[in-house]
Amino acid sequence: MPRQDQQNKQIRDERRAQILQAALRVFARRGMVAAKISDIAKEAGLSHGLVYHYFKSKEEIFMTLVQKALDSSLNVIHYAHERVGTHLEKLRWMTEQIIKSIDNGDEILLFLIMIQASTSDIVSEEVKEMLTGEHAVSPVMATIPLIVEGQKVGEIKQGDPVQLAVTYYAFIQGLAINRIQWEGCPMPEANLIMNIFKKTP
Amino acid sequence: MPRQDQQNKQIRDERRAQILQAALRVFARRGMVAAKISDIAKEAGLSHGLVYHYFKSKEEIFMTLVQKALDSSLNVIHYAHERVGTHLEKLRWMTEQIIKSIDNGDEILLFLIMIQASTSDIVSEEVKEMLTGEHAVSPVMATIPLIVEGQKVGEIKQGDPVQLAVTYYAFIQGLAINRIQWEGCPMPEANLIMNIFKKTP
DNA sequence: GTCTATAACGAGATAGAC
DNA sequence: GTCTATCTCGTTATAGAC
Repeated sequence: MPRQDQQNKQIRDERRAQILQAALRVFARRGMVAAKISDIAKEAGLSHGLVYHYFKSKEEIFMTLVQKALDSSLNVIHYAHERVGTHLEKLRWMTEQIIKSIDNGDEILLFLIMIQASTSDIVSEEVKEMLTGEHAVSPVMATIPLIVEGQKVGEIKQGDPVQLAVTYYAFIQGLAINRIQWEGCPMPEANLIMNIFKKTP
Repeated sequence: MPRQDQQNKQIRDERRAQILQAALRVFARRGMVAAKISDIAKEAGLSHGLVYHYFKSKEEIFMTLVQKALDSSLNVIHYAHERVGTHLEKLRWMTEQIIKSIDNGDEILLFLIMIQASTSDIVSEEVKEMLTGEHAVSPVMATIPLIVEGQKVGEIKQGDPVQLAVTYYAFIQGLAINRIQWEGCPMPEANLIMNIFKKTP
């Protein structure tokens, strides 16, 4: 690969990342429809037209971000599975990671993107497919094995594991929403959330 | 008041309610910006132009709904205060009511409106004022006295009451989101949520 | 009170210059 | 690779007929 091409590739990768970063901020706070390409361009510090050089459409940018958000949430579950310790400890570690990501920086915006994508009617069929399609894997589904295993060995209280997982993610998403509504609101300890899984005497 | 005028007033009240009901459905699922006046008109079964006969703008419709959502959430807290029983029982009753309203009908859509209004940048200053203005009362704030009283008499675990309230509403909002994402998802018992307030031995 | 027709405007997407 | 100018279309909001 000629030297010039490598430099070009680097520029292209940079610009793409730059646009995605800007789009994340704009989409998360304004929503897919209200977000204007010119908003994204301005946030990224480049021209309106250039955005279309790197992405086919606004929809494509949004889809890319939804994919990123989904990957990110599945990743932390994956790492939790691989940790050493009890199932409850794995879940606690995962919860701590999630709270951290809600608590600082732009990572929380990925939650908002996910919530928008999964509660809104306006998303394209492709996005819906990613979230609820035939071979789509949702965070809830990916977490269930961990819960079931924990129940088998008696670390986690009995009951429908699906309901436990749903409740857990309801909590997580609610925290992200709350954090946006009230920046600097006090975040609960991971332990408080873990009470969901513990036996009540 | 002449007979004719009374009939007219009734028609006007009906139409207004009809439009608001339709707007609630459309706004909740598409968002304030993506929702088209023609969508609302179609859902309400009347013409595009008539909507503007009853409301000055799309913004005004949205604002009216935000106010309704806010009133509704404060009302249930108010009733909880007035009930007989321990503070924990009041909170449990309130939680049951909220879960019921999330679980069926269009009431859940009011939660979505509130969440949209409070997480989005696109809402007008007037709406922001309603939610976070000088003499605005948020559900979190309205619930804190109940928690503080419960802590005084030892029914509720110690700790920052603001944090407890935030956590509680995070949970509630998360449940509403979850319910939209997955219609028919299993809803947790009110008791599960009450664990937030209970002392952990 | 209700409708249809239309004015006015803004935003997504493209073309083509540099 | 980057920008500005422009095309095009859909939507809000209004005007005026019934």
